Amino acid sequence: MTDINFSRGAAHPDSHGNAGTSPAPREMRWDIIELLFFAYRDFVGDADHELEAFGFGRAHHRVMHFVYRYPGLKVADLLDVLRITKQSLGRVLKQLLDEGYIIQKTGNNDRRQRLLYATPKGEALVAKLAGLQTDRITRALRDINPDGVAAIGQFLRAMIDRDDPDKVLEAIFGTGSKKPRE
Amino acid sequence: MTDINFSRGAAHPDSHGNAGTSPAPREMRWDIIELLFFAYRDFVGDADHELEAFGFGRAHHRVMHFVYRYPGLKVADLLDVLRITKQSLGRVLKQLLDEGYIIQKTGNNDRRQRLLYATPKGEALVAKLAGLQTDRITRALRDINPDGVAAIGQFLRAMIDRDDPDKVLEAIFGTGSKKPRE
DNA sequence: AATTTATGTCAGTCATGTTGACATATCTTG
DNA sequence: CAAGATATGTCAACATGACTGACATAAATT
Repeated sequence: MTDINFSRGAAHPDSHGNAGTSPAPREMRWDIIELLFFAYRDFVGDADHELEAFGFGRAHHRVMHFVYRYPGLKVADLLDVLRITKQSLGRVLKQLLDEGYIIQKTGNNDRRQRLLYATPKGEALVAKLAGLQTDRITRALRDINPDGVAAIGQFLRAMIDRDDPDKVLEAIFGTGSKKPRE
Repeated sequence: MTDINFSRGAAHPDSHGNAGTSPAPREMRWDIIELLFFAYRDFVGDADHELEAFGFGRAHHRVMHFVYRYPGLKVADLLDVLRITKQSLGRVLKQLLDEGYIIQKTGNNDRRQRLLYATPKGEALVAKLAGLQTDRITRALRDINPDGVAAIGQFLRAMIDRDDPDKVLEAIFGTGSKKPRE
């Protein structure tokens, strides 16, 4: 067994040798910063593992997820949500179309648009991955009372940038530009 | 302005056409799943933006962060925490050493070990990035009472895998196998 | 002395992001 | 209607940060 070079209390002391010109000691939320790192790592890890079996990566998951959740999403909307370039999106989207996880329909009003929909095959994949993540979330919320759960939702919402919200965010909050009213 | 193809209520209805043989409709935590996605995206986005100025990426940030926070971390520990290969770590670590953000010291007991420490330059970088993230967290927690904040911590902790915890996780929780004591 | 461990490094590959340029179909506007 | 703007797709080149596999060195352990 390797020796333990830092024990329970060995994290870097916050107030250092702050002698003289330093720009004032800040109170950092190291706890939340690190918890978010580990929590998110394990949260997406659930899906990552399963995706390997399909020969897909995280990028495919994100596309499938939002297409399933917001049927009729346009390519442009997806680009806003994922914040990647159309070339990046194009690659994974093409695979998902070719392999029958997503279908495109031409827009009714605007025939240039390609509206995206999950096929049953795609829905099954999203459901499987969301099931794993839901299991983890349900487990994590098990011993937390309704007020606590509400606080968690409020916190996560407040962590999100509200300037220039994309269509999905507008759906999650209640149609942009208004101030968040919790 | 492009037309809105899904409005506030247009998210995929959970109970589909569940006629017959489907494997039972699950209650999915779409809310938390999506909030985690957006919250984490914007949370790391703060640092990403700043890192560009240094010519560094997220990988550098993660290394710097944990080296600063847990001084004397061994290379092997870092590999456990980040869950990447030593080849991947080697690349970014080499840059951080070459550019004077991190220094190595030979282990006292075991002279094969390279114990890692942040230099003042490294500490400044970590502090800058943690400051941005702390700002966001503080803002998000502003209107949440102490019980709510406790619930958020409990939730994030419970989201993390506790089997095979690395040394940093042992420090965050209270040395493996025991239950977390808030 | 032999083996294991901790670390470093070379070489090649893959996934996913980026820019820039350009093509096509379709809608909008003067 | 002709001209321009918009939505999408695609080609090519490149960067980052993962990966595997192989191998080298120094130091500890057996």
